[in-house]
Amino acid sequence: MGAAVEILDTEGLDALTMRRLGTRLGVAAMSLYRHVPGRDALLAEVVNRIFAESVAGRPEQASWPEALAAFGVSYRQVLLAHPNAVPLLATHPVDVELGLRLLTELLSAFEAGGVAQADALTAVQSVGVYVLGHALAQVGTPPGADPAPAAPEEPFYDEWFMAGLLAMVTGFEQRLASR
Amino acid sequence: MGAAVEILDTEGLDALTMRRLGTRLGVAAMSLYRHVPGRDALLAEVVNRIFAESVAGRPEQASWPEALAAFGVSYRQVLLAHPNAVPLLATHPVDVELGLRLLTELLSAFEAGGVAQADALTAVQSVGVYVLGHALAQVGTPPGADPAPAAPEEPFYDEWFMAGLLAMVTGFEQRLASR
DNA sequence: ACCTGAACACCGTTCAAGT
DNA sequence: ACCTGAACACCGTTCAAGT
Repeated sequence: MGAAVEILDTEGLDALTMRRLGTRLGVAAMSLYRHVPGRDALLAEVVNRIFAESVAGRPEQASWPEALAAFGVSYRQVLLAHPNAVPLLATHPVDVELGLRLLTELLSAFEAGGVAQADALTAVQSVGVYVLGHALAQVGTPPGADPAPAAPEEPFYDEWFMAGLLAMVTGFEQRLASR
Repeated sequence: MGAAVEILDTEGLDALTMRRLGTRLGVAAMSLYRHVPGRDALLAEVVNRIFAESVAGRPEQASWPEALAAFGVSYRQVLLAHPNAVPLLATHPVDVELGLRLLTELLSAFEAGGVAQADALTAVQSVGVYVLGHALAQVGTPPGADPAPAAPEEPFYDEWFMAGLLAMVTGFEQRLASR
């Protein structure tokens, strides 16, 4: 399954095809159907695998607003490390069970701060969809345009990202503090 | 071009194909290439057309935080009215010129409130990507699942959406008020 | 049991040919 | 000038056949 992520990162989403993955693994394309029900299931696995990177080994000693912002930042880092995967994350939702399991630590920071679990989930999910939406805006080029990434815009996106993230975290902090 | 939106809304994104659009218009698929350079250009036009609905005829007499929240709400309404278009909006960025033109009125509300244009753009774009990300989460089902929309979850998404939106607007309000 | 070639029903797009 | 049929190079997936 790592081979799928490799093709995605190096050759793009369109190249991640059953036939191509098959030849990469030295096997006929149809043999893949023994291990996975179809292409969409394969893409779903890729999505889950990449999302899992977002929460791998983060230090978790902070107030919930700090932890929430840190989650946003590290989630974004993973997305920008796999630009070709961003449209995939947008299209194939992360498995709910897996997501909750991975975010346990983060949610416990809210609990320690006396925030109700429903409110905590709302805040975390809001940051999650903001991060994904922002990554789409940064990475997304009309499919077919030449792949010159043009890094000069990077600081613009970085500043924009932090402004929106901090606005959202500040807003939740204020609203959840008033009980 | 309205025919493309029609197919998208009623039959889904996968059905919006050159050949199918051609037969819908009573013409050979290849004749479409006289009017549009290719499929991606067609999808880009669909995206712009749908995004334009988001700002059609909104009343614009309010403080910028109110106007910003109103934009988020109406943008979301349009996305939910075209669920099959949401993945498209995520993948094909709205034309920048068009977007700025459509948002002129909203941006002027910030100007009237004494907010610098760069800060205004950041706030508007942040809300925009949040709305899109949220719509993706609500509409997105693993492609291939049965299309039973299951409306019972709707209030959950509505509440989540408003909580995140208001947090963000509140956050910007607070940060931009301190000059 | 596991793998696979050929086949089916599609795609977007090109291009030479028709009116 | 405008349209189009056939063709090219692909897809995901099925299925009967091979070992």
